[in-house]
Formats: sequence, structure tokens, C-alpha cells
Amino acid sequence: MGRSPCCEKAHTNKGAWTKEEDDRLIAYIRAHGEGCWRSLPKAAGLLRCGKSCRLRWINYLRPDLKRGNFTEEEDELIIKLHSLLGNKWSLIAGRLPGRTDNEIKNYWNTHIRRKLLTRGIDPATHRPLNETAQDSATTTTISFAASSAIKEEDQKISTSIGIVGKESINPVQEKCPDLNLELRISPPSQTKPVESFKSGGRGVCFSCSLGLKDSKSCCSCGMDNIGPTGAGTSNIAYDFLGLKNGVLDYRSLEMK
DNA sequence: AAAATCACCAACCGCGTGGGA
DNA sequence: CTCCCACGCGGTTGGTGATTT
Repeated sequence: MGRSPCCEKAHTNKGAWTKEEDDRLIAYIRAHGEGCWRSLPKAAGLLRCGKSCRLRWINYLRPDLKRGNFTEEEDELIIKLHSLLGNKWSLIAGRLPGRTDNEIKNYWNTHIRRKLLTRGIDPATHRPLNETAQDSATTTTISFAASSAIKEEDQKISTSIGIVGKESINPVQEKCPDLNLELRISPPSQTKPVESFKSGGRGVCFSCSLGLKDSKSCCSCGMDNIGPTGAGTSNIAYDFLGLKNGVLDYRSLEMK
């Protein structure tokens, strides 16, 4: 029973990579490009499984990796993306050029989690710890951050961009497991001014609230650039998330 | 100085998914 | 339609250096 191993384990090295192995892998990929990981080790003369080669390349050897300490801006961006996407590390990494999902995952678990805890915020739900404790007595939530929709301010955001989180479990869903709980992001039904893309009601567009003030996604909102309708701002937010016609295209969030 | 504990992060493992046969 | 393979992802583990006792 069980899954067949991804490679012949009897003749593969495990553990830390040596300089020589790194050099071989780099040389092979420079010559032949990425891909076909299963056959790569043999072709490159490496006693490693393809998976291991891929991981080593993606997480450590790739030339476009940034490495080094995370900046404060990166910290905040990770926190905000995590509040939207949950533990979708590859999606988060896709928004942080030069960073890998593994790196961000490790950084989250070692630094940011603690940082949020010291701020009194539950890193799983992005809600105040005491509030989380209270709610846990009556409702069931799991770590995917769409559950933050329950919190009033976050709820505004989720409502306005139409997050229907399948992992935001409410009592009705628990009682009706057959309900279609597909995760979907759609335009808000409302046409009224959208408070949702203001950060704490301070009038910053959604891009800026994610720390992307210099990005093309920013409408140069400043602090007061959200017009009476707010419509333009929310469209920009959809663009930022890769929304096409109001539907989230998850793949567009991934690293190209 | 030695032992114990903590923190970090590279690497591994198992599973889900898409595509081709 | 089903099966198989390869890839990619997220969770977890284990080694190592730093810090504390």
C-alpha cells in the first residue's frame, strides 16, 4: 500500500548539499534549463532525487533570489497577504520578488508569528487574541484568513471584494456539509462608497493598504484619493489580486 | 566550562492536481 | 474514462549555531 517513492532511494544522497553538488546542478541547469526534474539527477550526474534537486534550485541556487534579512515593508506585506490568502506561501512568495515560499514560511513561523503575538494578534486569524478566545467558545474557525471576515473591519473588506471563504466555517455550513462552499472572490454587490479599501478608515487604497504604494496597482490615492464612489479604487484592487471580470484568477497571483 | 535550551532554516515527506497515454 | 507520472505545495523534521543556566 501507499504511494510509490518518487525516486530510487537506495542510491541517492540525503541531507545537506555539498558545494560540488551545487556546482553540478547549477551547471546543468545553465546548460539545459529547468524542468524534467525526474531525469535531471541522472543527466547531471547527481545522486539525488529530482525533488531534492528542484527544491535546492528553487530555494537556494536560483540566481534571482534576494536572500538576506526581510525589510519592515516586506514584513507588513507578508502579514497583509497572509490575512488575505492564509498559508498559501507560494502565492505570497509570488508577490515578493526574490523570496521563496519556503523562506517566507520559515520566516513566518520564526519571526512574524511571534511579532503578531506580542502585538496581541492571533497569527492564525489576524484577530485580537482575547477576541479569538471569546469566539472560540461559540464558533469554529480555522486558520485560513478568510475567517477574518468575521471581524467587523475585516468583514467590510471581505464583503466588498466578495470573499466567500469555504474555510470560513459558520454554524450553518457545519450543519449543511453539502453546501457549495467554493472559495470565490467576486465584485461587491453594493454600489455605495466602499469603505473596505480604506485601511482602518483612513482612506488608503487597497494596494497601499498592502504596502504597495509604489506599485502600478496604486491609484496614487494618498490619504484622500478615494472618491465619493470609491469605484475606481476597488477596480484597482481587483486588478491587484488578479481578478478578471471580478473573478479571482489564482494562477495570476503566482510567480511568472 | 559544560549542559540545556532556544532559534533558525535547509531539506524531507506525503498529498493533491494536471496532463498525457 | 481511468490510470500513471511528474510536478508543485504545505507541513514537518532534524541539524547546527547561539544563548542561557
